[in-house]
Amino acid sequence: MDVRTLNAVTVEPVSRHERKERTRRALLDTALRLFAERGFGGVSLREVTKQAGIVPTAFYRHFASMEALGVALVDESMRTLRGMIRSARNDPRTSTGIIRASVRTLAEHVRANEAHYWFLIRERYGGTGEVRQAIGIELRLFSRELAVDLARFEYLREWSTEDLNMMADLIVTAMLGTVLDLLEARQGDTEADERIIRTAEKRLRLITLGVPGWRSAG
Amino acid sequence: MDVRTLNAVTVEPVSRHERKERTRRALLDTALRLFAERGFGGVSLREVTKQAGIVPTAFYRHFASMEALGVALVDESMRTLRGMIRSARNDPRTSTGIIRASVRTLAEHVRANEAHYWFLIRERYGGTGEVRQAIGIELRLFSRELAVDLARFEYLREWSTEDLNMMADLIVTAMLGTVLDLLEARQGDTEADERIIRTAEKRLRLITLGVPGWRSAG
DNA sequence: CTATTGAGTGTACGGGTGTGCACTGAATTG
DNA sequence: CAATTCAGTGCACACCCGTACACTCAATAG
Repeated sequence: MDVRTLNAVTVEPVSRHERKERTRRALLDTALRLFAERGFGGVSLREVTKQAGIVPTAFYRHFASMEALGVALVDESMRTLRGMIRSARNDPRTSTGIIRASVRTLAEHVRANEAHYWFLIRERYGGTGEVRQAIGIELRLFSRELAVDLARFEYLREWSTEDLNMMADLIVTAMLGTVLDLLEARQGDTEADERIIRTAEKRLRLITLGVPGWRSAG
Repeated sequence: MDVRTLNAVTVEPVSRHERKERTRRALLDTALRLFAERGFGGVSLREVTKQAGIVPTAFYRHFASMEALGVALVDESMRTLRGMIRSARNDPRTSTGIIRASVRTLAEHVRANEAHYWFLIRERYGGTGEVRQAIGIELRLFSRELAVDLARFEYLREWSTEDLNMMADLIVTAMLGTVLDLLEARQGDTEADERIIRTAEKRLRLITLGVPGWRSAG
């Protein structure tokens, strides 16, 4: 296939740089879609390149290996996740209850970025190499950020860092469980979504209810 | 390799049945070990049979497919998990605090059955086919059993089934998180183990602290 | 205008994959 | 005893895998 065919949609000529970037994106998008379906380990370099519209050996013009592509997707997916938290913080619905608004925001973000979340969850637990490790590190970082957010709440003012981290980890773990529930539910089944959201809210409520009675006593 | 060589350890002759059972076990054990290392999707039928000491095509005398073998391992691993709960229930240390004793029991079981737990966690999230589905179903069942256990506690007497299930799910999710932490920590690093156990205890304490203040209000 | 660069091509290779098929030979059956 | 069963063998097949290598030819640089 020749380059003009590949980018046939484009009318005007584009720079070499731009064209390369486009192919790179095609590789990332294709790979993410396939990873979400079959997992990182179940997708071959050949298939990614085929569906992206290039020849296998051209893959190496963009990534040193599939692992490298995977790590790039981890970064991208984590950006999505952080975007979710940012949305949750700025949600005007916050007044109707932080928990309710946060869970709602999470659910919407998951539905809007299913592939990213599938990828993160799949490889966090099921992965093997650098990809899994990268997700582990990023997720720990993410949890630490959440701990900082938590520290601004009334009841949590004087909690130790260790305890805040513990609570943040618990929340992240619970939230990831909710994400998995959402992903496994048939998309468009709003009834199932509502049930999952309600359960997620309850989980968080139960956790936060314990806060006033907490005393560290490690 | 000939049968006498394969079972060279045995002195007396064994029945055909017994020999078949032995090979089946060899397949299961080999596969479990490999799955724990590289995940279900990363292990070929050929490699399992090779390491189990039989020829690839003989595999089909025991399982219809790798999927079928995987499902058999799910059953086996779930039996291990249930054994853990049974141990926790009967733990004489219970007097020193249910949480402390349960987490301790869990940690010991994980260390004694690393491969089973790796397999369950890996495939629960990372898997693709029947295996993943089987684990999902079994884990939900397991969570429901835990809910029944919970119902016997003072404060939880009059909780609705739905709320009990929610709490059980949360506990199972938190516990699976702890299992992953333990598996990822270098085996034999008792200091890391202690830290993980302490955090796990805190998580459970935080959850249970919320119980007295709970009112459903779905 | 000419020379260089580099994204994408096409072929080829050695190696691993699942499984179909005809087989062997010891344990079991009758 | 002879006949049957069946776990395990060995070969063959068609297929997919990653990647080495020499290439083309348009965009860019000088």
